Amino acid sequence: MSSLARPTDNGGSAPTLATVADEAGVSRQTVSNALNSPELLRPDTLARVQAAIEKLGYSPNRAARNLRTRTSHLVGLRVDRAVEDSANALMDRFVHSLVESTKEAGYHVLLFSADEEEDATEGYDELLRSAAVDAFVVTDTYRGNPHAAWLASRGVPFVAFGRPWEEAAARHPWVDVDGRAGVELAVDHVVGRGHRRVAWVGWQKGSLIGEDRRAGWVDRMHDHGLSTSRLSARGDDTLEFGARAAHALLDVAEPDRPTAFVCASDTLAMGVLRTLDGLGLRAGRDAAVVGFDDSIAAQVCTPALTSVRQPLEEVAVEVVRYLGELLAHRPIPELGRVLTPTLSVRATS
Amino acid sequence: MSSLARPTDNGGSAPTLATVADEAGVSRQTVSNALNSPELLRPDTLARVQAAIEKLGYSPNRAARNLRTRTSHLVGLRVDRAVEDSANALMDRFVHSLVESTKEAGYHVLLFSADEEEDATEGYDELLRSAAVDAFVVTDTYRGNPHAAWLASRGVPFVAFGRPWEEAAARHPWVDVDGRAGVELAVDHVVGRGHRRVAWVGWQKGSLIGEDRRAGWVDRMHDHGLSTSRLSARGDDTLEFGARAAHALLDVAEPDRPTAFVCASDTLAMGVLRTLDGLGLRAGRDAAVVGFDDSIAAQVCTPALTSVRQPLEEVAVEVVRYLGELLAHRPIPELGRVLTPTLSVRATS
DNA sequence: TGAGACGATTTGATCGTTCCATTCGACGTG
DNA sequence: CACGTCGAATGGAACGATCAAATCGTCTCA
Repeated sequence: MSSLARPTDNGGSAPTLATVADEAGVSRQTVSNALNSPELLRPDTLARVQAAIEKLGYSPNRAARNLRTRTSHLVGLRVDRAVEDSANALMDRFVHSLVESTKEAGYHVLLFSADEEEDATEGYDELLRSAAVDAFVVTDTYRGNPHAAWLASRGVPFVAFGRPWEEAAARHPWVDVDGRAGVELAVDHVVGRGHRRVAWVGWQKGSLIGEDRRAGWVDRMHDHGLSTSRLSARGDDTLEFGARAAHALLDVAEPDRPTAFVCASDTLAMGVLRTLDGLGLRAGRDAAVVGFDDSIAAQVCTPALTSVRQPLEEVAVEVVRYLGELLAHRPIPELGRVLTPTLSVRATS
Repeated sequence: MSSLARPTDNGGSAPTLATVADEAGVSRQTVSNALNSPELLRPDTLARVQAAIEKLGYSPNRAARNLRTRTSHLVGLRVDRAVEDSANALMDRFVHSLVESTKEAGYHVLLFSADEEEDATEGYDELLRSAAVDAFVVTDTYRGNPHAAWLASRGVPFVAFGRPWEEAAARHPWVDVDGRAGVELAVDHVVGRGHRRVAWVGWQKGSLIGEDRRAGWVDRMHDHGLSTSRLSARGDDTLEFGARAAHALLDVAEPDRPTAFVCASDTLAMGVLRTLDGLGLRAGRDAAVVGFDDSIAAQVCTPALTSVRQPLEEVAVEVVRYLGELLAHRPIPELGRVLTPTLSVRATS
């Protein structure tokens, strides 16, 4: 008996294919097949190999597998500088769902960040060239999405949360929520409660997503035969602007003064609530307010804010579904999918 | 001239060490050294290699490097089932900071999740055995942290956000925020504003972190020569309990009725605010309220909530610092680090 | 009975990098 | 001039998995 260690005996460190093969009395490849193509093995062999795997607590080494198969089973997600606003909290819900969904598909989520807001390709390029991730999920499509174009031009697999507003002919898959329909829900809701003067508090014209949401307000108001004149305010997505806008909107004579506010975001709605409070008005009684995002703040503030809720869990599922198609090089019939939001009715309306 | 492709010519796919070596007229190993130990090269050679790297847009293949060096440069972070409360929003801020900090250290964050809340080792085991991550960051040390013990027993490198309350003799590094000091800040603040009857709204006795925070209230009240009798309420970390607790606390005769509420979380504070509102009382004028976490909701609600703010950015930095020491197998002098929170004073106090 | 087909398993090569040992050339020294 | 030293660069092997092709035994059928 030789006292020399056999090549499959690696003394204490993690078991490898060879270790398992030795234990089960088969070759490396057979163990590999047991994991990746079990239908190729004879039932009894398969059972023996699985027993050995179980016994040794074996898991295939990711690095080795990645190297050989040229995949990492990782999906990159860029999280930008933390701005403490409701949009961020929204991302949190989405990230959770994304992690769950990718898990089902056998993937993991890799987070990365960018120093400079300037360079759109920051981070993406490096991860891509080093083959650290198989694909990306792009979320910040709010500001015209410069990443999408760049990624697309390089043939990088990615799925966007958000429509390619800029270019209609984009060839990448995307998932989005119908913001317009959400606002329509909100308008219908407050009109249903008897409001005739329904104001809009939204973002500047530059934002296409903001224009989309606003269009829901305009259209629905007209559908109901209501005027939108002197009822629209646009500005930054801040609490301060929301407050200022409400002030300005309320500063008109009685018959034309708005009695309801539909907002492009919860942040803006919170600003409206603050102004109402300052004027001694009670949201939900003296005026209706509806936000957008259904953030935690909307749920816990007093009075609780009615808000449009995006189906982020569904969005994540759809995103991962697209990723699966993309990475399996399957043809994708429809490049985009629009999901419908719901309305969480609370005390402010 | 042979028309056969040279082994370093891989026709269109990503450049490798060999490609770069060919371009620069040196060997593979020299290119590798140019990246990992540039001081070994002669300046002119180094420059030539770097030029070739730049020209070809080369980045070392992660999988190959990971395989050879037995590291992944990934840090695992488990995100549990998304519960929509303030604690989650807190995590969001932390995750952002963590991503930034790990980036500086040359690492990335890998997110994973667990199906079952039951099995503490869910997910950790698999990632560990497959060598997918080098270390973990454990955050949910609120509920007695079962992961820490398991990870420690297996010799897995990890850093905890949260003290090892259960076992004082834990041998893993951790970073925590001094909740007790935070509550003391809050008590000092409201007492400084003239409040004598300061109530505590916190969690059940089971929570050690809750007891710690409560101790800050008890001690400080006594330091100020104030009584704590009939001023304490304990229950779940929900808005509903906060509201019920406030009701009960306010339901006593005038001289003993509390005029200020210090809470173990923003969620509870939001409950208190709701009750005050329901009773026609104005937070900040008729009663002071202080929360804990400085969540987004605290900042945007009306009236805005005074809250204890955890220095999560610093926590992340410290966590990563510990990770660095751990992964470099350097001895760690002090196993734990406690950071001091600050108080964000707003309208409710 | 021998050729061919087929199922099950094995063997050798490979992915791209880093570790290890060696080689090469230049230089100072006895 | 031979020798050892030292800095700089090179070539072979290895990490642990999968791919591709070869092998072995069994079965079918002319």
